Amino acid sequence: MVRTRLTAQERHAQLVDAAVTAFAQGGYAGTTTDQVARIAGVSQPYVIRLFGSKQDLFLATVRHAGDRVQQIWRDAAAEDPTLDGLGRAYKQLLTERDLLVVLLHGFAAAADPGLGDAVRQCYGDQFTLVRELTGASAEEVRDFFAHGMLITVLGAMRVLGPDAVEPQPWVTELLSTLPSAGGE
Amino acid sequence: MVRTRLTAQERHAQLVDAAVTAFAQGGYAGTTTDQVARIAGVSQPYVIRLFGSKQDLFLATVRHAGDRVQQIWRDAAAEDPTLDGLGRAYKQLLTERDLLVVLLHGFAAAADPGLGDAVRQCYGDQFTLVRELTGASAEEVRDFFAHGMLITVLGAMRVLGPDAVEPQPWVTELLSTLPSAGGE
DNA sequence: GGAAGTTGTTATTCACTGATAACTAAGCAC
DNA sequence: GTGCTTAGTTATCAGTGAATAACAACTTCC
Repeated sequence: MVRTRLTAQERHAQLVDAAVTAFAQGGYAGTTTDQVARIAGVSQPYVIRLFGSKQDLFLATVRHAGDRVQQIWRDAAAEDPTLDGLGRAYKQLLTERDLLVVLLHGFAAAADPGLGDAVRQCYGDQFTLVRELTGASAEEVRDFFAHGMLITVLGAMRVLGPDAVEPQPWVTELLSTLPSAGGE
Repeated sequence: MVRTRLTAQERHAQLVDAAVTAFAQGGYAGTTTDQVARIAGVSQPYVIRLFGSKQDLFLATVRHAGDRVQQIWRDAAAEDPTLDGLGRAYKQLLTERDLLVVLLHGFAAAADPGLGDAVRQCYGDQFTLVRELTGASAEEVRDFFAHGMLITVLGAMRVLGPDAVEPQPWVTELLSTLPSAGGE
């Protein structure tokens, strides 16, 4: 018979994945720990036991998403350490749109005292990493992050990425300027 | 004696202002109708009676913020109908940071079926208006909105605008490339 | 000055949600 | 196989929050 139990570590990782999906949809306050538990096929109290609190679960989720983006950039930089190279890698991340959107929800929730510091540090780490990897100027990196934020928000609005809604005229016009941004 | 009651219209407007403040802090799901009511000095059930539901209140709030941004741009375009002109006006909007942040919370909440369409239309209207006012190319307008989104998110993260937190090194470096973005 | 419409309130409900406690069962050591 | 540790459950609670209902008080109009 197949193993029915996971180690706490495996379950931890699985729950963070489930949390990415859930929080990307509803944001921090708009998502229940029970929704996360159901996705992972586990009871709600167990989620709390493993992470301590909903806030800790969310923080772990945001950190996971941030780490993953950094990893993507490091990999991309190994082949092409330019902003263009990292930018292409970032756009491909739209296929895992939830990862980006969960970060956005973290930024949006930064007014919460318990989340703000962690979220700001996450973004700061990204900024610093991109500067290190590419050696680009502050202006160039600013433009890079500005476009990244636009892509992320468009993803959150269901205008880009998987399960995007029927595009309005302004969307097609805007997307025509974003080569390779199409999700499908 | 001073007038103690307001007309429904006046109260409506006052509540939308209160809702901008409240929703900018906690987002859609993270803000209670009671918080909005308290800011306006009114009872919670009355808020529901005037707006029908929390969702309708939020939609009215997002629309108000969107209208105000459009108005700012129209005014700016009357003097300088270029992207630079509108951009300066937008950055000055950081003094009313809540207005921008509430829009961001709307975008982030677009996955909610009851909010998505309205929110996407709000952003589409902004896009269309800027194209009309400036006659700029799609690429230029894309860059304009990308930077606007970065400013907005930095405001939401309490890195820009009023009551910004003590800046980290990466923040000062990033802000040095955003002239006149300082809130004070 | 009283009837009518409008602006508001208090009381209450009902569903939901994060968290705790107490218990159960699987796996592993020996 | 027995006992300990670890992975998980069900039951439950206390607080919250949107929404409804019923009522109160100000304004206005004649």
